Amino acid sequence: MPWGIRLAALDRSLISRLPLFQGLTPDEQSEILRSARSSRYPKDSAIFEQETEAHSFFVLVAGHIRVVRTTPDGQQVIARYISEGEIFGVAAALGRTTYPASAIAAVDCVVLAWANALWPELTRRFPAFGATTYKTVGTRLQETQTRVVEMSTEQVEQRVAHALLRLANQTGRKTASGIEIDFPISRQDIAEMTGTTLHTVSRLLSKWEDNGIIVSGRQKVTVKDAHRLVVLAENRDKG
Amino acid sequence: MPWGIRLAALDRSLISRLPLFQGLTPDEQSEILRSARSSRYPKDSAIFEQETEAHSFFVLVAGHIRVVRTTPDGQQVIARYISEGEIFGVAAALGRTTYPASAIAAVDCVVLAWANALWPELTRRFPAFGATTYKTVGTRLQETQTRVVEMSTEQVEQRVAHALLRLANQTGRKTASGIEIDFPISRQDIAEMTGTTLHTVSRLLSKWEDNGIIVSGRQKVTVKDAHRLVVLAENRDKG
DNA sequence: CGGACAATTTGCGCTGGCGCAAACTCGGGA
DNA sequence: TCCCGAGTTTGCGCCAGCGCAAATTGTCCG
Repeated sequence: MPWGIRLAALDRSLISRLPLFQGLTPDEQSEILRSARSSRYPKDSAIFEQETEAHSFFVLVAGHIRVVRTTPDGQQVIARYISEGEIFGVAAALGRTTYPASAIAAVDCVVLAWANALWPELTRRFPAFGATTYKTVGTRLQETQTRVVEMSTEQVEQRVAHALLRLANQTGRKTASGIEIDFPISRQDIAEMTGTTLHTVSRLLSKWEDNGIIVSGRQKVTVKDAHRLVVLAENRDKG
Repeated sequence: MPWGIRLAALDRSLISRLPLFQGLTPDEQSEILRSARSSRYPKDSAIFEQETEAHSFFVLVAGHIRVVRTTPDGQQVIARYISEGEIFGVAAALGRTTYPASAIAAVDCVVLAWANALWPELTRRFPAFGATTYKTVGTRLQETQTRVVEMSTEQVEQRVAHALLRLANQTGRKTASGIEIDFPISRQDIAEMTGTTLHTVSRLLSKWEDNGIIVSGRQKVTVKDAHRLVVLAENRDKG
């Protein structure tokens, strides 16, 4: 449950730097913001749940969100992570009435939400807003297809290496010892991103740590030698 | 290569029955059609190729199209099949400048094409056209994610069963002996849809044929007992 | 500061499905 | 009609990665 609060005065600076709102004038940004509702979600709470009626779409202002699909028999697959500034839960824009997955706060999050009913008007009045959203959707479709290709053609080791590299690129934070993934991520999470088991992920990370490619701890991974990880990821065993 | 022909008079009846053009008046349909170019593509020819500049988007008027992604080392994965009436190659609508996959005619095809430059105007003047397209995109994103989930959680046998059921539902033709997939599809094709090898697919189909669940021939599969195939597809081994 | 739980590591045995190879068969073109 | 090549079938051996189980290590909370 969010400890939902309608912030007294949403600051335009919250969103003005986001790609989604580029190409809009300050006045337009303020206006869009006025129709938004802001909420905080504590770590591990759900912003929305799979199969439930889609009432809103969202922008992540701060934090990290895990998008999870659960199978009828309870197995979970992580569809993607949402980073700061991204739009998500855009079921409305794609003509769906329910959310196809759940969105879970990986850390405490701040989120803006708009009622789906506002979507048509927003896109009509601010075409750039719709175009950017659809561009994001296009990117996600392509990324998802890339994942299908990886799962079809790569070994587990390559898939896990690819996943780590992607996380490091998208959400990595430079530290003294390397690029650290800046939200808590477990072996189980990585397994659910790559279609393997936490045991296999653990074995791989242990090996890589021995080789000095990464350092890792409890729910934490730091990539020390991205280059060697790339080599592993692209290893052409099965040509 | 298409033996491209600009048909003298495109008949509105070509498209009036398609969901994509529902909600448009006959006049509007005719007008949209006027800005289209029609081409025929013989079996196995490419409508467009992966990574090439996206110049147009398309509607399949007749035939079946295979959408294929090829990896740097030459392995192929079938992203989906396009059936009559579907829109495809909508890179423009999603802000991409190149096609993320190749589209290959699985049989002789008839295709309508519009220059990407027309997209903004078409969606502006015919909002229902854009909405339907984005709904299709949403469906495909969800289907692709479902495929990721299947590849993460199911055994090969279940995945192949699911793939056959999907093909039977989407493009099946009722015959005396069952539901026949009405375009040529090889064991290799099925393998590329499910992330396995043609050998494994062949073994599974042989077994199913022995069990009377399907009958199959060269580039041909007919589902005789869909119900038992569903049981195989949903088999909860790993619960 | 101590307990309890969650996350991680690691060993061991097994097997689903792949790689390789060879035989076979259908269908279409000369 | 015959031949050729693409598509298919099937046997065999192997191994990547899983399932199971148990030990170990952090971390948070009282």
